[in-house]
Amino acid sequence: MNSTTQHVLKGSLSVIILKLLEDRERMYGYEITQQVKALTAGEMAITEGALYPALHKLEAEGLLTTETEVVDGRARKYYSLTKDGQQQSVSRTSELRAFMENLNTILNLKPAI
Amino acid sequence: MNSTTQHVLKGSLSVIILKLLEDRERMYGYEITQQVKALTAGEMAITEGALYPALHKLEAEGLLTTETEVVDGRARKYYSLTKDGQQQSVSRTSELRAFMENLNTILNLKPAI
DNA sequence: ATTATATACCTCGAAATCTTAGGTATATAA
DNA sequence: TTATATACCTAAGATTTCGAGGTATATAAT
Repeated sequence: MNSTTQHVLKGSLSVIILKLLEDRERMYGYEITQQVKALTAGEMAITEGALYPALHKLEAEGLLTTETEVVDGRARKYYSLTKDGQQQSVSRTSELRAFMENLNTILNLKPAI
Repeated sequence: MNSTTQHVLKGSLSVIILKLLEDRERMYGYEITQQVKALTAGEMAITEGALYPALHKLEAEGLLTTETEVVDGRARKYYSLTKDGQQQSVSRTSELRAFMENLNTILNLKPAI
């Protein structure tokens, strides 16, 4: 275990997935883990034990669809947003943003001393 | 259930508590719930079912100490930071800030279309 | 040849956290 | 006398995440 932020805050993982797919349109699981690492300079890591169940849940909720392809002899399962998924990506992102603003209000408190 | 952000992201509740106590020095549980509502214009609500176990855990970890007083005929349990609690407040706050910056990087992605 | 690393998927048990729903009790306003 | 506000608490259940494991192929290193 290194000093990086190894955990993902509850509720934010699904938003991260939805948002990445809004940006990229089509990604597979392993790619998502690498992309998050790349975007955060290695500071954030999504574990596969969290990612795959989350992907399956989003698919079961009808927010994602999948297409499986074989590339270089290995199977890849590509995920993309459904119509519902696109809407949810927008609304959940703005909810998370609102939450973070409120959290920031608290984190920016200065002791009155 | 209204439209407010009713949930608190995992891992952030303890930081919120520590940070509030850094600001206020001495608070009791009920006061914390009211203060969070006030600071976030009612958008964030900490449920007592989450708060009290979190307070007890922080106390067990040695980050908080308590003093019980009776005010207006009702018992109040005041919490304040220990030395360890002050250090943890600083380090956990900066960790959470770093996490939020990384999260923002992802949320601010613009589709390349 | 073989071992390690990177790629790519997955599941499952344990740990942690939060929600929902209760419980107890006092003071005050309707 | 009933409701609301204050003030503490627990416990069951759901959800989420972590950690550890499993399978398999391609490639680079030894």
